[in-house]
Amino acid sequence: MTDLFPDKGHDHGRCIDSALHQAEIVAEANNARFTNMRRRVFTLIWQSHKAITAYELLDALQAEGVRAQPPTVYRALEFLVGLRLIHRIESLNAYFGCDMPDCEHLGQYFICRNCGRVAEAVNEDMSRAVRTAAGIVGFKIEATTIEIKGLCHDCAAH
Amino acid sequence: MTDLFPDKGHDHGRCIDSALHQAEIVAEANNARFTNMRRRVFTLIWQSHKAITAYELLDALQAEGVRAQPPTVYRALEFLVGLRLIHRIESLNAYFGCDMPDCEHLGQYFICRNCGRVAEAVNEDMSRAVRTAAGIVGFKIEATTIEIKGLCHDCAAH
DNA sequence: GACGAAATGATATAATATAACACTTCAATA
DNA sequence: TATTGAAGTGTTATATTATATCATTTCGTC
Ligand SMILES: [Zn+2]
Ligand SMILES: [Zn+2]
Ligand SMILES: [Zn+2]
Ligand SMILES: [Zn+2]
Repeated sequence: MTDLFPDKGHDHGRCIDSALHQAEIVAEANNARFTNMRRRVFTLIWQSHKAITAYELLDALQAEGVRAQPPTVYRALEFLVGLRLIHRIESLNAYFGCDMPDCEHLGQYFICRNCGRVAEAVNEDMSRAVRTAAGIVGFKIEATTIEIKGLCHDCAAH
Repeated sequence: MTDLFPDKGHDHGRCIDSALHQAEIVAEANNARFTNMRRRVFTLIWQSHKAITAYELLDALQAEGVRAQPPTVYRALEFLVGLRLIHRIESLNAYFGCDMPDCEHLGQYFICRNCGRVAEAVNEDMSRAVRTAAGIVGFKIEATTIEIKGLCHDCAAH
């Protein structure tokens, strides 16, 4: 069993640093401006491995003393989702940081209802099954949402 | 190629009748009351194979002369979702009628962005891939959302 | 430094969803 | 059949999520 979710005692500072570093690269590659506001929102999202809502981000910004309004947050989110630096969990109306923004991947998200963490899987069997099922019924796929809710290994153990 | 989506010229009255009939049976089996309001909402949802939002339902009810408020609609929706007579599309905040409420199935929805129709697939490969992926990472699944957006066969042809 | 495009600020409002309490309906049963 | 208690619905208010619009600022290019 390999746990998708990061170890309890892991050095999360490294997660954040790495995510910021990768984000810079992706933005650069896309000729997109990784502005201050966008970086702030991105960093807030990466404060944990949980999904966070737009208004939680707004509160966090305001707590930092930034005078932000909803559109500011939603714009940053739109930008970050566009570059696939973050993903949106439709069933939670919330966002979390992608830890492999460079690799093209079909999003498959495991969401723990207990600890709130979200982990992303890249599973070729699942991707293939979706493509095959679509092929059989002549459906032209444009986007796929796969959200799996339950208990992560840690939380299931307790 | 077998099209998941109903034929353009199909007799939709039969879809509605059949859905109502099955709903009666499911409600009965669950000792649940398929009240007038619930039947009305259910019937409205089944007016088409598209997904419909809570407020569209509310408007439709009001157009029928029913003095309904949001809670009324949301309660009916909660009831119907609970019995799996309808499903919610998270990425659309909308609902559509299940055409096999009797069989236990993992929801896998194909959503056409052009015609708006939703069709449900029951694909064992997909289900198995999800279960396997979860098993590998020690995740205990409680609910799964699979929403595939794109163009249905008919719409892709034009 | 002037210019135009992109980003952000600011205000208002739309769209989606639920809380709380009053009233009604309905089936069980005393 | 009258009582009663749970389930369902009505009603009002409000919470949560998201976007439209226009003004202002920032920033790279010329
Ligand atoms: Zn971490
Ligand atoms: Zn957990
Ligand atoms: Zn039909
Ligand atoms: Zn279509």
